[in-house]
Amino acid sequence: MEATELYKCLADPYRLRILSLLDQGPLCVCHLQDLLAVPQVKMSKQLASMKAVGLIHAERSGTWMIYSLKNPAHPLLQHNFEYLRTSASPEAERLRSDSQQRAQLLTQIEKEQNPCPAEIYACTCEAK
Amino acid sequence: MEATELYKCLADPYRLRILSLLDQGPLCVCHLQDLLAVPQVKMSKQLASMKAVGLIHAERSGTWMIYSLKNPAHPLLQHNFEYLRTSASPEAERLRSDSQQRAQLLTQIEKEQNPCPAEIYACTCEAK
DNA sequence: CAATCATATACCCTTGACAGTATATACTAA
DNA sequence: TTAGTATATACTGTCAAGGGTATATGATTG
Repeated sequence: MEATELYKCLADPYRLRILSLLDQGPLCVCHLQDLLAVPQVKMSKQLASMKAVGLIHAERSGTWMIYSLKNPAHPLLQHNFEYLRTSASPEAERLRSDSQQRAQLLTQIEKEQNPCPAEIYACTCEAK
Repeated sequence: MEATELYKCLADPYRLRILSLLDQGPLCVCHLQDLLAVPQVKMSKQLASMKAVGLIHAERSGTWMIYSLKNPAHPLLQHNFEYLRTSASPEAERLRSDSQQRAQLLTQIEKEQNPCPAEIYACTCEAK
């Protein structure tokens, strides 16, 4: 993929946050929805657009879709996250805060043996 | 400036090329026009948009406007150029080719003591 | 002053990105 | 099969980005 396409993805705050989250590990759509607090249709479309340019990858698991960065991740993307993680900008702060929320989510999921914890997030998922 | 704004600038091939050229030194509008082969109005508008977000800086010199990267350059921008300079992508190739053309232009200017060499480029500039 | 040059801006138009609503699809469970 | 759940897509409307043409501005020269 071309650098220009990658920059277009990074140029939207939501896509930047999504990519940053996926850079730390796969997530299903409903978790991304909750972490970023966006409606389902918006999340689905953002993900579709990034999948279309080959930046991310989707895998079905039952009724859930698990999204992850395409492997290997684009080096230019890695380069940018390396910088953003150490940056003091408000945007970088938010990426770090997203990252913390993601960690909390993962421990909750593990604790509850529940792939989609309705109790913690507003999402209406139910245990499989 | 926010990272998002920077990425928006990078997300257009022409702006990317402009920034890459300016990263190597200041240039006047007519030289940029010729190096990228774009009409004057387009170049002027692209430059205005990047000036509006504080990425670049303009300085008048007679009838010419000399554009340069704002000093100090945004570290995120530097990071990206560092990567792009070593990348093998078609876009990176073009940045390198732009860079060579710029070098040729500069030696010509020096040789001819002419700040805007009409002979080499299609531009209608005249010697001051 | 008038003429010319380099550059910027105003205006109009087209295109594409994005949001929201509704509906479709793919899967699971009863 | 029917119902329900997670996700995707179709459709529509709005808005901003970008291109082109014409014109304005600011500086220089004669």
